Amino acid sequence: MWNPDPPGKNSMNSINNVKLRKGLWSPEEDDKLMNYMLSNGQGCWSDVARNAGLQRCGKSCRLRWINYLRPDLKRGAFSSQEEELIIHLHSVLGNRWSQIAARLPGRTDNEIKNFWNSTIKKRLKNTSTSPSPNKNNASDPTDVIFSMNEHDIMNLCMDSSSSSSSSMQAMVMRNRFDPLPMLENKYDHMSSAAAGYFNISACMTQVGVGEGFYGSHGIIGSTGNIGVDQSELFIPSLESISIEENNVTNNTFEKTNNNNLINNINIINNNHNHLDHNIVERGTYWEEENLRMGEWDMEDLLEDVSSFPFLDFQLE
DNA sequence: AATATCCCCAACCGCCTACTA
DNA sequence: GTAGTAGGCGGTTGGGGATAT
Repeated sequence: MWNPDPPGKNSMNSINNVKLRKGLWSPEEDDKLMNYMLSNGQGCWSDVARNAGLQRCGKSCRLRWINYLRPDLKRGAFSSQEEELIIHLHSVLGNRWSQIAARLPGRTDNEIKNFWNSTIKKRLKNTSTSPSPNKNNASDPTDVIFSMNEHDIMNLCMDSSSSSSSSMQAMVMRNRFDPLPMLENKYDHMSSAAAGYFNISACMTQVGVGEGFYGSHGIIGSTGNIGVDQSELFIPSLESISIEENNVTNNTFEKTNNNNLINNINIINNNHNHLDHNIVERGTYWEEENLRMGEWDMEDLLEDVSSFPFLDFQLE
Protein backbone atom coordinates (compact mmCIF):
# COMPACT_ATOMS: atom_id res chain seq x y z
CA MET A 1 0.00 0.00 0.00
CA TRP A 2 2.88 2.31 0.66
CA ASN A 3 3.67 4.71 -2.11
CA PRO A 4 6.97 6.43 -1.38
CA ASP A 5 6.17 9.42 -3.50
CA PRO A 6 2.47 9.69 -3.98
CA PRO A 7 1.48 11.50 -7.13
CA GLY A 8 -0.76 14.51 -7.26
CA LYS A 9 -0.32 18.21 -6.96
CA ASN A 10 -1.05 18.12 -3.26
CA SER A 11 1.43 15.47 -2.34
CA MET A 12 3.76 18.18 -1.17
CA ASN A 13 3.20 21.57 0.28
CA SER A 14 5.66 24.22 1.21
CA ILE A 15 6.05 26.17 4.41
CA ASN A 16 9.01 28.50 4.82
CA ASN A 17 10.59 27.01 1.75
CA VAL A 18 10.61 23.60 3.37
CA LYS A 19 8.83 21.03 1.32
CA LEU A 20 6.50 19.08 3.57
CA ARG A 21 5.65 15.60 2.53
CA LYS A 22 2.12 14.32 2.51
CA GLY A 23 0.64 10.96 1.94
CA LEU A 24 1.73 7.59 3.19
CA TRP A 25 4.71 7.29 5.45
CA SER A 26 7.83 5.52 4.31
CA PRO A 27 9.59 3.00 6.56
CA GLU A 28 12.47 5.44 6.87
CA GLU A 29 10.17 8.14 8.13
CA ASP A 30 8.63 5.72 10.57
CA ASP A 31 12.08 4.84 11.86
CA LYS A 32 13.00 8.46 12.31
CA LEU A 33 9.85 9.27 14.19
CA MET A 34 9.97 6.13 16.27
CA ASN A 35 13.58 6.65 17.26
CA TYR A 36 13.01 10.26 18.10
CA MET A 37 9.93 9.58 20.19
CA LEU A 38 11.55 6.73 22.07
CA SER A 39 14.60 8.75 22.94
CA ASN A 40 13.04 12.15 23.49
CA GLY A 41 9.45 11.56 24.28
CA GLN A 42 6.55 13.65 23.18
CA GLY A 43 6.97 17.38 23.04
CA CYS A 44 5.84 20.08 20.70
CA TRP A 45 4.90 18.20 17.59
CA SER A 46 6.28 20.76 15.23
CA ASP A 47 9.58 20.43 17.08
CA VAL A 48 9.33 16.67 16.83
CA ALA A 49 8.93 16.91 13.10
CA ARG A 50 11.85 19.30 12.79
CA ASN A 51 14.22 17.64 15.21
CA ALA A 52 13.55 14.16 13.92
CA GLY A 53 14.53 15.30 10.47
CA LEU A 54 11.10 14.71 9.03
CA GLN A 55 9.69 16.77 6.24
CA ARG A 56 6.27 16.48 7.75
CA CYS A 57 4.03 18.83 9.64
CA GLY A 58 3.61 18.29 13.35
CA LYS A 59 0.08 17.19 12.91
CA SER A 60 1.08 14.46 10.53
CA CYS A 61 3.72 13.22 12.96
CA ARG A 62 1.23 13.21 15.78
CA LEU A 63 -1.25 11.20 13.76
CA ARG A 64 1.35 8.72 12.66
CA TRP A 65 2.60 8.20 16.20
CA ILE A 66 -0.83 7.89 17.76
CA ASN A 67 -2.37 5.71 15.10
CA TYR A 68 0.49 3.51 14.06
CA LEU A 69 3.82 3.78 15.83
CA ARG A 70 2.84 3.96 19.48
CA PRO A 71 4.36 0.92 21.18
CA ASP A 72 1.28 0.12 23.22
CA LEU A 73 -0.97 -0.26 20.23
CA LYS A 74 -2.88 -3.47 19.95
CA ARG A 75 -2.88 -4.70 16.40
CA GLY A 76 -5.27 -7.06 14.75
CA ALA A 77 -8.97 -7.63 14.60
CA PHE A 78 -11.35 -6.47 17.27
CA SER A 79 -12.49 -9.16 19.64
CA SER A 80 -16.17 -9.75 20.20
CA GLN A 81 -15.74 -8.24 23.65
CA GLU A 82 -14.29 -5.13 22.13
CA GLU A 83 -17.11 -5.00 19.63
CA GLU A 84 -19.70 -5.19 22.35
CA LEU A 85 -17.91 -2.54 24.31
CA ILE A 86 -17.66 -0.24 21.33
CA ILE A 87 -21.36 -0.57 20.68
CA HIS A 88 -22.12 0.16 24.26
CA LEU A 89 -19.75 3.08 24.51
CA HIS A 90 -21.05 4.51 21.28
CA SER A 91 -24.54 4.34 22.65
CA VAL A 92 -23.34 6.37 25.60
CA LEU A 93 -20.88 8.71 23.95
CA GLY A 94 -22.01 8.98 20.36
CA ASN A 95 -19.26 9.69 17.87
CA ARG A 96 -16.75 10.78 20.44
CA TRP A 97 -14.21 8.32 19.21
CA SER A 98 -11.37 9.58 21.31
CA GLN A 99 -13.33 8.98 24.48
CA ILE A 100 -14.32 5.55 23.28
CA ALA A 101 -10.73 4.79 22.39
CA ALA A 102 -9.62 5.90 25.83
CA ARG A 103 -11.57 2.97 27.20
CA LEU A 104 -10.21 0.40 24.82
CA PRO A 105 -6.57 -0.07 25.68
CA GLY A 106 -4.35 -0.26 22.64
CA ARG A 107 -6.98 0.97 20.23
CA THR A 108 -7.00 4.34 18.52
CA ASP A 109 -9.88 6.62 17.83
CA ASN A 110 -9.22 6.34 14.12
CA GLU A 111 -9.22 2.58 14.28
CA ILE A 112 -12.47 2.48 16.20
CA LYS A 113 -14.04 5.04 13.93
CA ASN A 114 -13.09 3.04 10.87
CA PHE A 115 -14.29 -0.15 12.46
CA TRP A 116 -17.59 1.42 13.33
CA ASN A 117 -18.15 2.95 9.94
CA SER A 118 -17.07 -0.07 7.96
CA THR A 119 -18.32 -2.95 10.05
CA ILE A 120 -20.61 -2.24 12.95
CA LYS A 121 -22.72 0.38 11.23
CA LYS A 122 -23.21 -1.89 8.27
CA ARG A 123 -24.13 -4.87 10.38
CA LEU A 124 -26.56 -2.92 12.45
CA LYS A 125 -28.19 -1.54 9.37
CA ASN A 126 -28.33 -4.92 7.67
CA THR A 127 -30.00 -6.31 10.73
CA SER A 128 -32.46 -3.49 10.89
CA THR A 129 -33.41 -3.83 7.23
CA SER A 130 -33.64 -7.59 7.13
CA PRO A 131 -36.98 -8.78 5.76
CA SER A 132 -39.70 -8.85 8.33
CA PRO A 133 -42.92 -10.78 7.89
CA ASN A 134 -44.71 -8.32 10.12
CA LYS A 135 -43.87 -5.26 8.11
CA ASN A 136 -47.03 -3.43 7.25
CA ASN A 137 -45.60 -0.25 5.87
CA ALA A 138 -43.97 0.14 2.51
CA SER A 139 -41.08 1.93 4.17
CA ASP A 140 -39.30 0.15 6.91
CA PRO A 141 -39.37 2.31 10.00
CA THR A 142 -35.91 1.16 10.87
CA ASP A 143 -34.71 2.69 7.67
CA VAL A 144 -36.00 5.96 8.90
CA ILE A 145 -34.40 5.46 12.23
CA PHE A 146 -31.03 4.38 10.91
CA SER A 147 -30.91 6.99 8.23
CA MET A 148 -31.34 9.78 10.70
CA ASN A 149 -28.18 11.67 11.37
CA GLU A 150 -27.43 14.32 13.88
CA HIS A 151 -28.63 16.99 11.52
CA ASP A 152 -31.96 15.27 11.19
CA ILE A 153 -32.23 15.07 14.90
CA MET A 154 -31.38 18.69 15.27
CA ASN A 155 -34.03 19.58 12.78
CA LEU A 156 -36.37 17.46 14.75
CA CYS A 157 -35.43 18.93 18.03
CA MET A 158 -34.43 22.50 17.45
CA ASP A 159 -36.73 25.37 17.03
CA SER A 160 -35.85 27.17 13.84
CA SER A 161 -35.44 30.34 15.81
CA SER A 162 -32.55 28.86 17.73
CA SER A 163 -29.27 30.50 16.88
CA SER A 164 -27.06 27.85 18.40
CA SER A 165 -23.97 26.93 16.47
CA SER A 166 -23.69 23.40 15.19
CA SER A 167 -21.10 22.53 17.76
CA MET A 168 -23.22 24.01 20.46
CA GLN A 169 -26.14 22.02 19.23
CA ALA A 170 -24.06 18.90 19.22
CA MET A 171 -23.01 19.65 22.75
CA VAL A 172 -26.59 20.16 23.72
CA MET A 173 -27.55 16.93 22.08
CA ARG A 174 -24.85 15.00 23.79
CA ASN A 175 -25.27 16.39 27.25
CA ARG A 176 -28.86 17.19 27.60
CA PHE A 177 -29.93 14.17 29.53
CA ASP A 178 -28.64 12.31 32.45
CA PRO A 179 -27.91 8.81 31.21
CA LEU A 180 -27.37 7.28 34.59
CA PRO A 181 -30.93 6.14 35.09
CA MET A 182 -30.74 4.19 31.89
CA LEU A 183 -27.51 2.53 32.77
CA GLU A 184 -28.99 1.25 35.96
CA ASN A 185 -30.88 -1.35 34.01
CA LYS A 186 -28.01 -2.27 31.83
CA TYR A 187 -26.86 -5.34 33.64
CA ASP A 188 -30.34 -6.64 34.10
CA HIS A 189 -30.22 -7.49 30.45
CA MET A 190 -26.77 -8.86 30.21
CA SER A 191 -28.01 -12.38 30.24
CA SER A 192 -29.71 -11.52 27.00
CA ALA A 193 -26.53 -10.00 25.73
CA ALA A 194 -24.63 -13.10 26.69
CA ALA A 195 -27.08 -15.10 24.67
CA GLY A 196 -26.11 -13.05 21.70
CA TYR A 197 -28.29 -10.02 22.11
CA PHE A 198 -27.62 -6.55 23.19
CA ASN A 199 -30.43 -4.68 24.77
CA ILE A 200 -30.27 -1.26 23.28
CA SER A 201 -32.94 0.16 25.48
CA ALA A 202 -30.75 -0.49 28.44
CA CYS A 203 -27.55 0.53 26.79
CA MET A 204 -28.55 3.24 24.38
CA THR A 205 -28.63 5.90 26.98
CA GLN A 206 -29.86 9.36 26.44
CA VAL A 207 -26.77 10.90 25.07
CA GLY A 208 -28.90 12.49 22.49
CA VAL A 209 -32.54 13.17 22.20
CA GLY A 210 -34.40 13.14 25.45
CA GLU A 211 -36.96 10.49 24.89
CA GLY A 212 -35.03 8.75 22.17
CA PHE A 213 -31.65 7.25 21.79
CA TYR A 214 -28.89 8.93 20.03
CA GLY A 215 -26.16 7.16 18.18
CA SER A 216 -24.40 7.68 14.92
CA HIS A 217 -27.63 6.56 13.38
CA GLY A 218 -29.67 9.11 15.19
CA ILE A 219 -32.60 7.99 17.18
CA ILE A 220 -32.62 4.25 17.19
CA GLY A 221 -34.70 3.45 20.15
CA SER A 222 -36.67 4.95 22.91
CA THR A 223 -37.06 4.97 26.61
CA GLY A 224 -40.23 4.23 28.37
CA ASN A 225 -41.13 7.89 28.36
CA ILE A 226 -42.97 7.58 25.10
CA GLY A 227 -44.50 4.30 25.82
CA VAL A 228 -41.98 1.76 24.64
CA ASP A 229 -41.31 -1.25 26.76
CA GLN A 230 -37.60 -1.12 27.33
CA SER A 231 -37.34 -4.81 27.83
CA GLU A 232 -38.42 -5.45 24.28
CA LEU A 233 -35.91 -3.41 22.37
CA PHE A 234 -33.15 -5.69 21.23
CA ILE A 235 -30.43 -5.42 18.73
CA PRO A 236 -28.29 -8.41 17.98
CA SER A 237 -24.68 -8.35 18.94
CA LEU A 238 -22.15 -8.79 16.21
CA GLU A 239 -21.37 -12.16 17.55
CA SER A 240 -24.97 -13.20 17.29
CA ILE A 241 -25.10 -12.21 13.68
CA SER A 242 -22.51 -14.79 12.81
CA ILE A 243 -24.04 -17.28 15.14
CA GLU A 244 -27.49 -16.90 13.73
CA GLU A 245 -26.42 -18.03 10.31
CA ASN A 246 -26.01 -21.51 11.67
CA ASN A 247 -28.56 -21.47 14.38
CA VAL A 248 -32.22 -21.71 13.58
CA THR A 249 -33.26 -21.19 17.16
CA ASN A 250 -31.28 -18.02 17.45
CA ASN A 251 -32.53 -16.91 14.09
CA THR A 252 -36.10 -17.29 15.16
CA PHE A 253 -35.38 -15.50 18.36
CA GLU A 254 -33.72 -12.69 16.52
CA LYS A 255 -36.56 -12.28 14.07
CA THR A 256 -38.96 -12.13 16.95
CA ASN A 257 -36.97 -9.41 18.59
CA ASN A 258 -36.37 -7.59 15.35
CA ASN A 259 -40.08 -7.47 14.95
CA ASN A 260 -40.33 -6.12 18.43
CA LEU A 261 -37.80 -3.51 17.49
CA ILE A 262 -39.68 -2.54 14.38
CA ASN A 263 -42.95 -2.46 16.22
CA ASN A 264 -41.43 -0.31 18.89
CA ILE A 265 -39.93 2.00 16.34
CA ASN A 266 -43.38 2.39 14.87
CA ILE A 267 -44.42 3.55 18.27
CA ILE A 268 -41.51 5.94 18.25
CA ASN A 269 -42.56 7.32 14.92
CA ASN A 270 -46.08 7.71 16.14
CA ASN A 271 -44.75 9.68 19.03
CA HIS A 272 -42.50 11.94 17.01
CA ASN A 273 -44.94 14.77 17.27
CA HIS A 274 -45.02 14.36 20.99
CA LEU A 275 -41.27 14.13 21.08
CA ASP A 276 -40.81 17.15 18.89
CA HIS A 277 -43.17 19.14 21.01
CA ASN A 278 -41.45 18.23 24.23
CA ILE A 279 -37.98 18.88 22.97
CA VAL A 280 -38.71 22.17 21.36
CA GLU A 281 -40.39 23.31 24.50
CA ARG A 282 -37.30 22.42 26.41
CA GLY A 283 -35.01 24.23 24.06
CA THR A 284 -34.58 27.26 26.23
CA TYR A 285 -33.91 25.13 29.23
CA TRP A 286 -31.13 23.32 27.39
CA GLU A 287 -29.40 26.43 26.38
CA GLU A 288 -29.61 28.08 29.72
CA GLU A 289 -29.12 25.21 32.08
CA ASN A 290 -27.67 22.21 30.39
CA LEU A 291 -24.82 23.35 28.25
CA ARG A 292 -22.27 22.94 30.96
CA MET A 293 -20.18 19.98 30.07
CA GLY A 294 -19.71 19.04 33.69
CA GLU A 295 -23.38 18.96 34.45
CA TRP A 296 -23.10 15.26 34.76
CA ASP A 297 -19.83 13.51 34.95
CA MET A 298 -19.06 11.35 31.96
CA GLU A 299 -16.17 9.76 33.78
CA ASP A 300 -18.39 8.67 36.61
CA LEU A 301 -20.90 7.42 34.15
CA LEU A 302 -18.39 5.37 32.27
CA GLU A 303 -16.96 3.82 35.35
CA ASP A 304 -19.81 1.42 34.93
CA VAL A 305 -18.21 0.24 31.76
CA SER A 306 -15.24 -1.11 33.62
CA SER A 307 -17.49 -3.81 34.93
CA PHE A 308 -18.82 -4.62 31.53
CA PRO A 309 -19.38 -8.36 31.70
CA PHE A 310 -17.52 -9.26 28.54
CA LEU A 311 -14.33 -7.49 29.22
CA ASP A 312 -11.39 -9.78 29.46
CA PHE A 313 -8.92 -7.00 29.90
CA GLN A 314 -8.38 -4.33 32.44
CA LEU A 315 -9.80 -1.00 31.58
CA GLU A 316 -7.77 2.01 32.33
C1' DA B 1 -7.31 -13.89 -17.33
C1' DA B 2 -9.21 -9.45 -17.48
C1' DT B 3 -12.17 -6.14 -15.77
C1' DA B 4 -15.35 -4.07 -12.54
C1' DT B 5 -16.84 -3.32 -8.09
C1' DC B 6 -16.53 -3.36 -3.21
C1' DC B 7 -14.46 -2.34 0.98
C1' DC B 8 -10.87 -1.33 4.35
C1' DC B 9 -8.07 1.90 6.44
C1' DA B 10 -4.27 5.37 6.50
C1' DA B 11 -4.06 9.95 6.14
C1' DC B 12 -5.76 14.49 5.24
C1' DC B 13 -8.95 18.40 6.05
C1' DG B 14 -11.34 21.68 8.52
C1' DC B 15 -13.15 23.10 12.71
C1' DC B 16 -12.87 23.94 17.61
C1' DT B 17 -10.57 24.85 21.93
C1' DA B 18 -6.85 26.11 24.90
C1' DC B 19 -3.01 28.64 25.55
C1' DT B 20 0.14 32.47 25.05
C1' DA B 21 1.99 36.92 23.82
C1' DG C 1 -9.55 41.96 24.51
C1' DT C 2 -7.44 40.10 20.48
C1' DA C 3 -4.62 37.61 17.29
C1' DG C 4 -1.71 33.83 16.47
C1' DT C 5 -0.43 29.13 17.21
C1' DA C 6 -0.64 24.30 18.38
C1' DG C 7 -3.07 20.33 19.66
C1' DG C 8 -7.06 17.52 19.42
C1' DC C 9 -11.03 15.78 17.31
C1' DG C 10 -14.52 13.98 13.99
C1' DG C 11 -15.64 13.74 9.12
C1' DT C 12 -14.14 12.54 4.77
C1' DT C 13 -11.31 10.92 0.99
C1' DG C 14 -8.67 8.05 -2.00
C1' DG C 15 -5.34 4.25 -2.79
C1' DG C 16 -5.07 -0.31 -3.27
C1' DG C 17 -6.12 -5.07 -2.01
C1' DA C 18 -9.94 -8.43 -2.12
C1' DT C 19 -13.71 -10.23 -4.29
C1' DA C 20 -17.15 -10.80 -7.86
C1' DT C 21 -18.41 -11.10 -12.64
